[in-house]
Amino acid sequence: MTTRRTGLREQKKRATREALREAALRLALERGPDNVRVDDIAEAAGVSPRTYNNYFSSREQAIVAAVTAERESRVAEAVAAQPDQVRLADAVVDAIVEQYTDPGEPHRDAMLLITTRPALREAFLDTAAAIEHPLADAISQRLGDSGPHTARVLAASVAAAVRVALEQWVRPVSTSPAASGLVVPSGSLPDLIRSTLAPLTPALDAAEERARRGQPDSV
Amino acid sequence: MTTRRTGLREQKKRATREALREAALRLALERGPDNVRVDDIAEAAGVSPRTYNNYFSSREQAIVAAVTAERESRVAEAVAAQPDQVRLADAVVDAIVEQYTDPGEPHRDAMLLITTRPALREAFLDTAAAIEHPLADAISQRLGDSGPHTARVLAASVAAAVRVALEQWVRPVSTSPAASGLVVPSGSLPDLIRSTLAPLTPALDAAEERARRGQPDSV
DNA sequence: AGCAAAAAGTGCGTGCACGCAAGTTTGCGT
DNA sequence: ACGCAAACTTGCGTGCACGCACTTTTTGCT
Repeated sequence: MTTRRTGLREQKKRATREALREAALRLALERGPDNVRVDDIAEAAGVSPRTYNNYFSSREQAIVAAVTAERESRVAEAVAAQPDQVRLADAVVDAIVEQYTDPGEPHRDAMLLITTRPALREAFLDTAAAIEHPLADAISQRLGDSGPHTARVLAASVAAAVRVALEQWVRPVSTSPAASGLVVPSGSLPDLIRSTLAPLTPALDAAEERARRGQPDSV
Repeated sequence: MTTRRTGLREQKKRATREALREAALRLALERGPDNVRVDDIAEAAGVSPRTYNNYFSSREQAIVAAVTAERESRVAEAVAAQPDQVRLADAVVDAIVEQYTDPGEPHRDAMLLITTRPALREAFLDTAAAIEHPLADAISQRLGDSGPHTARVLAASVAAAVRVALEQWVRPVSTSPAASGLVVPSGSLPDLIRSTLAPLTPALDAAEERARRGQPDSV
C-alpha cells in the first residue's frame, strides 16, 4: 500500500538490485575489489552489464550498498517510531546511533574491506548523505511545517555530521597538528557519531520548541 | 606569503588551472556544453587532454569552477574578517550571503547556462561542499577548540544548508505537494540562503556561548 | 481475452576517467 | 655552476558510464 504502485514490477527490480549488491560484495570479498569487473558482477547476478549500471553508477557503490542497503529507511522509521514525548534531538541521535552500531554483523569482514580500500571508503562516506531525504520526511512530520526548509536543513546537517564522524572514523587522522594536538585515536563509531551530533542539538531543540509554540493548533 | 610554498611551480599550476577553467567556460558558452569535448578544452588551454583531468575530474566541474572559482577562500576570509563582537552566526550568514550575492557579474550568462543544463546544475550544487573546509578553519579559529569536531560539524552543516538553498533555487520545485502547499516560487538566492541558514543559528550561538564560557582567557 | 502503452532489460557506440610508465621542467644542495 | 631529486606533464591502454534505439515483459483498459 505504501510503496506498491504496480507490484510485480517493483518486486523484480528489488530482486535484481539485491542480486547485484550481493554479487558485487561476494566477488569483492573473494577476489579483492580490484579484480572484479563490472561484467563479472552482472554475470553473477544474471543480467547484462548494461543493466548493471542502470542500478549503480559505480562499482564501489554496488559493493558498499550491500552493507548499507536499507539504512536510510531504517533511520527514518526509527525516528518516526520514537514517542512524541522524547526530545527530537534524542530521537534523532538514538535512531542514528542505533543504525550505525555494529550488530555483530555478518558484514564484519566486509566493513574491514571497505575501510581498507580508499575507493570504497569514499563510496562509504557518500552513503551518509543517503539518509538525508528519509530523515527530512521524518523530522518534517514531527515538526509539522515549522518553516519550508527547516526539516530539510536539519536533516542535511545531521547527515553532514554523520559524514564527519565517518571521516574521522575511517581516516588515519593525518591532518595538520592542531592547537591542542590531542584527538581521539579512533574511538567507537557510536561515540564518535554522538559527539559530532552534539553540536546540532541546540538547533534541533530550537526547531522543536518553535514548532511547539508556533503552531499548537494551526498550520 | 600565505600559499607560496615553492613559488614558480605553484604559480604555473594556478595559471594552468585558470586557463582550463576559462577555456571550458568560454567554449561551453560558445557552442553549448554538449558540443565541447575535453580535447577541445585542453587544446584551448594549451595542455594535453591527460593533463586536463589531472586538474578536473569532469567536464562540468571545469565549467562550473570558472564561476565559483575562489568562493571557498573568500567565504573563509569574510568570516575571519568580521570583528569578534559580531555574533558568530551573523558573521557566517553575512559572509556567505555576500559571496552568493550576484555582483552584477560578467558571469551572468554563465549562470544562466548552468542553471539550465541538468548536468551543470549538479556540478554547481557540489560546489557548496567546497566551502566546508575553509569555513571550518575560520570557525575553529573563532571558537578556539570547543570540541574536536564542533567547528567541522558546524561548517559542514552550513555547507549543507547552502546546498539546500541552491537546490531550492535551481530546481523547478517539483517535489511532493506538502501540507501547506505554499512554497516560495524561487525567491532571491540571498534570501533563500538566509532562510536555510536560519535553523542553524541556535547551534552556532550555543557553540559560541560554550566557547566563551568554557575558555574565557585561553586562545 | 486481446491490445496498446509503459517500463525494464539489452546491444552498441562514444567519450571519459584514471593507472602506469616514460619524458621534461623546476628547485635545491654543495 | 652543476647535477640530483622531486614535481608536473604526457602518451598509452583499459575499463567504465551513459545516450540511443530495439526487444521483451508487465500493466491497465476495453
